[in-house]
Amino acid sequence: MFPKVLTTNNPSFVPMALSSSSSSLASTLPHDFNPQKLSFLSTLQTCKSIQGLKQIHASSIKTMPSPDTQLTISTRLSALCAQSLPIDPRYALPLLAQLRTPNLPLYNAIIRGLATSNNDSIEGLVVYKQMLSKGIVPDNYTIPFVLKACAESRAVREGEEVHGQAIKMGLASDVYVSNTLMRMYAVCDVIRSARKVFDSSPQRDLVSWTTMIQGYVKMGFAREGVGLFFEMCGENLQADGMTLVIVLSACARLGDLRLGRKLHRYVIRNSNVNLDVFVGNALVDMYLKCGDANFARKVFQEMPIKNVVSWNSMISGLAQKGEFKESLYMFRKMQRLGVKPDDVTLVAVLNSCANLGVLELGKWVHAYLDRNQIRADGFIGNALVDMYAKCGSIDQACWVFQAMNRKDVYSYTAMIVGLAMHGQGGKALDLFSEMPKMGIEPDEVTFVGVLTACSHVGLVEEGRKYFEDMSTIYNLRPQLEHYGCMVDLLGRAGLINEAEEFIRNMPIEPDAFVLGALLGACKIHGKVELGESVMKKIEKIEPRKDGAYVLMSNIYSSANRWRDSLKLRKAMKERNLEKTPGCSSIELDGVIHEFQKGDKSHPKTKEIYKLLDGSRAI
DNA sequence: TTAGGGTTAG
Repeated sequence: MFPKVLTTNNPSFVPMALSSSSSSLASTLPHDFNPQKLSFLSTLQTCKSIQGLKQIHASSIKTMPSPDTQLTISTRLSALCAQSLPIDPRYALPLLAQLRTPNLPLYNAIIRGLATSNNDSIEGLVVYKQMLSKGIVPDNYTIPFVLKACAESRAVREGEEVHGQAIKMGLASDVYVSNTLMRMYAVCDVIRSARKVFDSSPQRDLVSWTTMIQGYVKMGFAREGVGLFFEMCGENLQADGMTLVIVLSACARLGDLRLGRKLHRYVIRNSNVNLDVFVGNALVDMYLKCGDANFARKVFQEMPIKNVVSWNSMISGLAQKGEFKESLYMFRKMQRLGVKPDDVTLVAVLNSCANLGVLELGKWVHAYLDRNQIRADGFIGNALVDMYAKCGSIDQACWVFQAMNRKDVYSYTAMIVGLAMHGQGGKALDLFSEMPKMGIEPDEVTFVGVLTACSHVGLVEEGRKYFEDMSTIYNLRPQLEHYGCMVDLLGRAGLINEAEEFIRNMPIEPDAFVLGALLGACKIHGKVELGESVMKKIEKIEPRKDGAYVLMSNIYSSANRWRDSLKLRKAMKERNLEKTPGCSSIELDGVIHEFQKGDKSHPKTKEIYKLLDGSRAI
């Protein structure tokens, strides 16, 4: 049942001190230390540091090899180890092998040390198993440590076994045990079991409620988490900052501003909640996700202490709201104040750069990564690929993508969509065919890229097949975007009737984008009457869709129906439907300047022209 | 010697 990763006689666990020469350690021994004297044991008793004891231990192995003396030393050492938590299991484990009598505190200390280590948590279970095999009975300290090890290593089956043992030993009613049980189940995504433990706990404290609430929120049941919070309030239990951070994050997920304001009032009124940097960050994040960027700014400005997460919440929150310029402005401010950005900051900044087309700042982030020896991998690598692709540097995007060690579905998708947008459909499809070999499953967005690639290259049959494969092979339900891509694919290829038929057979109502794709096909192939009927449908669904009016007016003018074209433009004006102007932005001296098509009003226009060498129109 | 916290891409 328990994985055999570690054994106490594993040579890798021989303590450093034991393999070192005793002469090099002699200088740090107590000055009156003489292992040959009878006072040796009393020296040992008065030695308070593990380091000193380790040295005595190492020295005594050579000078006093008597088993009894060794045992005395080991016992004393183990007691000290158990007192200084967490301990290095690599040193403490061999001691266990030397002890004649079982030592529960030392086992507890070792299991805790392993459970809290990043890579060795599963070994905590192995040591626990060894402990049981030696007939040592765990106590109310052991079980939480073992359960923590289970949670960290996602070992739910082992956790269930420990649960059973805790019940048998009468430890399951201990509030620490039940709380760690809940956490173990919640971390392992077994929310029902967590709830069962919660419901059956004879004693529930704030940690019990908070753990259960967090379990719900992490599993995506934010509403249930919030519900439990109010249930807790109903039992007259006062929440603290930790609880509020979790409930605020649930509220952010729900995007419920009313609830968010209610929670903010709770924070202000409740003396139990300390408005520290954690609660402040959670409030900023909540306000942004609930759509009140101004209040988020206010909370942010009033925070007496901010950390990098506070800045990240603002920068990424604004970017998620589509306020990319504001997001970059925040980043500039953060830099001016000398706050060091982290991965999260840079991902958000790259995202804003990608959406604004600000290549220069994007390049700066890339150079920053190089300067700080941060590998462009994972989240950062994906954001960099996306930024380069969206800013028109598809070759740079490919270069970053190729250099990445850890590629996932997001990396492939960013690259496929980028290539498709740049008219390199063939390369995009080649990359898609590479995904199964790399063991990476495509998702819905990958297929948007794949279908766009087919559409741009005119691969009708391939496009049809990929569309079919979505549901038959990959178990993905096509969304409106995919239907839009298919209509575009068929329409561009001149298969207008089939495109119409395709729309008629859609299992979901077509939106303005799907119909817009058909309208685009009418423009390419000069289908005026069909265009008119499609336009009528679009007007019904989205009466203010300016792009469709412009397209229809162009269909008229292409067919030399100038009067109709002008009539439509006039109707647009009457309805106050101005065509959304083309827009570009440029960074100059660290400031993002946005220009609309034909706009020469910006005071920096002349400078920009000079910068662009007059070769590109703004 | 024991349990619960925020920000991350198409």
